[in-house]
Amino acid sequence: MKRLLLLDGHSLAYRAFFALPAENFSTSTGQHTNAVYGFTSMLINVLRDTEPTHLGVAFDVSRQTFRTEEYAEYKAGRATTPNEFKGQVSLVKEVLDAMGVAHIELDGYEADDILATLTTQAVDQGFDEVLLCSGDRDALQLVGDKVTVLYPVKGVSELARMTPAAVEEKYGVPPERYSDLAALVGEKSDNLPGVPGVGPKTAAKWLTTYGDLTGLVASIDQIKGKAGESVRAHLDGVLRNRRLNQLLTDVPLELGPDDLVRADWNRDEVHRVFDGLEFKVLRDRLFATLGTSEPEAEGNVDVDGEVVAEGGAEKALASLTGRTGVHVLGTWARGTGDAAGIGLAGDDGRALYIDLTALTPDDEKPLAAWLADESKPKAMHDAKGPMHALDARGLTLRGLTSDTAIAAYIVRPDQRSYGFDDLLLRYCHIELPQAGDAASGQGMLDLGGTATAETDDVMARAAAVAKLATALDEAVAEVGGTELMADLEMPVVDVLAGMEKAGIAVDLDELQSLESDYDALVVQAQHDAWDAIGGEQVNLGSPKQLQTVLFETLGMPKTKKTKTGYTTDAEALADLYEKEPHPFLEALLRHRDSSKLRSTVAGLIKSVADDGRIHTTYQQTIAATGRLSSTDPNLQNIPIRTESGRRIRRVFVVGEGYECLMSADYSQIEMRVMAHLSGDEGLIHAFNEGEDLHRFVGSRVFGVEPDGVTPEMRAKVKAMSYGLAYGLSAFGLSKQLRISTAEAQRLMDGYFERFGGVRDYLRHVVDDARAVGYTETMMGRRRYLPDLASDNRQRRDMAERMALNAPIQGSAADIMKKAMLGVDEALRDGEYASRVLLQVHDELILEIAEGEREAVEKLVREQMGSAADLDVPLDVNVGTGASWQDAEH
DNA sequence: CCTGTCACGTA
DNA sequence: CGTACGTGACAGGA
Repeated sequence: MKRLLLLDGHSLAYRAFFALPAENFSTSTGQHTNAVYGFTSMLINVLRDTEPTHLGVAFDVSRQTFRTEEYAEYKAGRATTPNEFKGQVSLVKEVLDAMGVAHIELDGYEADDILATLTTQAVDQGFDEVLLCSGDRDALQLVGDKVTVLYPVKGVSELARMTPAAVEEKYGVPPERYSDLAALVGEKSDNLPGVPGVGPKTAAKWLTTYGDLTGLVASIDQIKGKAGESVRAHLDGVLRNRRLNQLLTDVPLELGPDDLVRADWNRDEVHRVFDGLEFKVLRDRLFATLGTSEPEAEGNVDVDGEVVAEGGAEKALASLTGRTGVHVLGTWARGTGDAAGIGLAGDDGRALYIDLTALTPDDEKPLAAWLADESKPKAMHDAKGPMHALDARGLTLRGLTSDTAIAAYIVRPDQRSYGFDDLLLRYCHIELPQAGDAASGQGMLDLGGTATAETDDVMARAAAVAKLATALDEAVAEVGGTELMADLEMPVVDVLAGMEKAGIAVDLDELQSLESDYDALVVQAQHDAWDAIGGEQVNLGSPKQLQTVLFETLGMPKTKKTKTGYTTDAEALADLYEKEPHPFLEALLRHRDSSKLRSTVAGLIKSVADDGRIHTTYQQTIAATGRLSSTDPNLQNIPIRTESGRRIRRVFVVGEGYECLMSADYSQIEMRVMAHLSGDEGLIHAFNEGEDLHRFVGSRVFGVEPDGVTPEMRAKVKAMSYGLAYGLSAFGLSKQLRISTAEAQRLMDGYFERFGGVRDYLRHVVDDARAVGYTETMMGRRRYLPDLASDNRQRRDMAERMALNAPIQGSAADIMKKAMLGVDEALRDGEYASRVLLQVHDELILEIAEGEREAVEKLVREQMGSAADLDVPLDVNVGTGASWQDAEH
């Protein structure tokens, strides 16, 4: 039995480089190893799964090949190889040398040509099987009875087995026609454009009809329709693509397939190389795969699982040691859920599974007590949802010292997604056993056999979350986030869970009547718009159709360009209306307004729960600055600016059994943060005197008495003050205020002259961020901004604006979170029935119980006002009323 | 059905 | 050529 495994080293390492974040894979000396790690991990897996007798890895040498000679644009436009990747290829080769794996490269040829040549030779020489592992789809043309391509589908852990049947199923053509298909469709990454308007489906249909590309060319005049015209116009390109995507099978190699027989590997060399790369777990996995009799002690991830029998909970819980990893089996959404089981794992690898659907009182009592015991430290991943599920079973969870999603967010707040399996691989270099396969090998969590069962999976996850939490504790400490985590983010989880569970009451009848009101306005506006253009029934919601009407039918002047044409946004339409007050524009703007409000209302109606309340979900790990976000529905963007929009706020009402809603919002919190951080004496003075900020700033900038500041002056200054916190330029200010750039520049100069502290602060904050690589909020929340060093000006400018804004927006977010904790705690301490329902960045909405209004107002003012110690006061406005709208005054 | 784009609501 | 979000509609590819 001869089985040859061939890998495209460059493409696989490159994939690994992007699949694994560089910052989590580097040695103590700073050498990045993510590409080496990912490639080696992939190699070990594929060796384990395929057990080849012969093995080789091909590399590209340079970009100069016969393909670039024929077509200079071949692979042009590719981003330059990142510096962090360069150098890792030679490390990959060191790994291969240590493992005794041959690697092959030849100037002027791509790795895939080498693979193609070896594959052809191996088949000719009677090999039983050839396996090609490549991230380049061109390799699919080689697939045959004895040749299978292993194509990485996502990340570094999953390979698709592309047999002839699989190729045909995916692309609709057999492997020998794949290159014809690719020539028609094009290959973006190689800069080979295909036929416009022709996708894989059309191409496959043609190739089936005409046999192959040659047949297609012979009958090319018979192809009907637009696609036919298109392919005739682009035939030269197609034929060129076909010449270029043909892999060479006659590369003059020094080694043949038989020379690739697996050689002995050098244990000492593996130790030396892997030591240098600081690969511990991977080394264990390698030794396990290569069949060593020497399993190394480190990286032991055995889990000893036990499904707790009836009546055994108390004793089992008592046996848990250290911080317990918790994983809940169940479902959750919109402030509620359902939990079926719970996995608990101590730090000694002992894990328990407790079925929650059939708990006897004898088990439930100790479990509930243990879960609620603050002194039993616990770790979970994304705990808020599971907490709802437990809550639905009457179980309260306390003592959470780590939520691994939040920990990862503190370490890198820009990621937006913190999947458990990814974090586990990144921070612990551990993989969970997948359903269906028993765990095996080092670096895999191993429950000793029945890894397919759901209970085992839950226990494995509980054990994994405990390990992950420990690894992340360290990572959090490295970014100085330990306190932020313990004192702010973790306690906030509880508060948010409470808010989500409570929800906010709405007047459903009123919502429905609003919907029909807005619907009538939409219909009327649509009618007026259609009338205004002679009855043509254009879809007013389609930017594309609007462009036709505005710029062709009506011949209006072109607006600002977008990627796909010209903008039809409200600002541009208003501009057009000034130049040309066409009734269509007026009706269109009305239609926009009304349909937006209608869909907002429709969304709210859909999300009213059975209890007559809307339960939003707060996301704590999304906004890179530290803010919360709200989804399903988003209650942080309910209209307020227009009267018709404010009607929507009237449907958010006080619930039964409560007296009123209370709104408490910070006044100008970001400006106050800026005053504090900059230490600017003028701004600090203004806030301390309790003056109208914009009037005060206006009087200084324009050199008049505060009473002499006109509304126009005040509006300009207000726009500028807020703009500064976002990195506004004179150009941007001029556009917003509809003044000349020169006048905008004079305004800004005047501002900075009077408020030099602000200017100095804004300058320093960017410089400092560039020097250390991150910005920091008042409570130590970091945001890393590598693009500050980018040589791309657009990216660098963007990063600079983020650096300007992140400490201001982020500090305000910190303060609000602190205030929420204070308010929540004070409400509990005072045993009030009133509760916090919503947070809208600088505003809290509370539901006030009968007779508690005055006391709660006092407590809210105290807690919000003292959430941070600034050089300026934190002013809080409080209002109450029967609806959100009424409370805001 | 999924994905990208546009548009627009909030702080 | 002003930050941070989420949602809905359309359009184009399947």
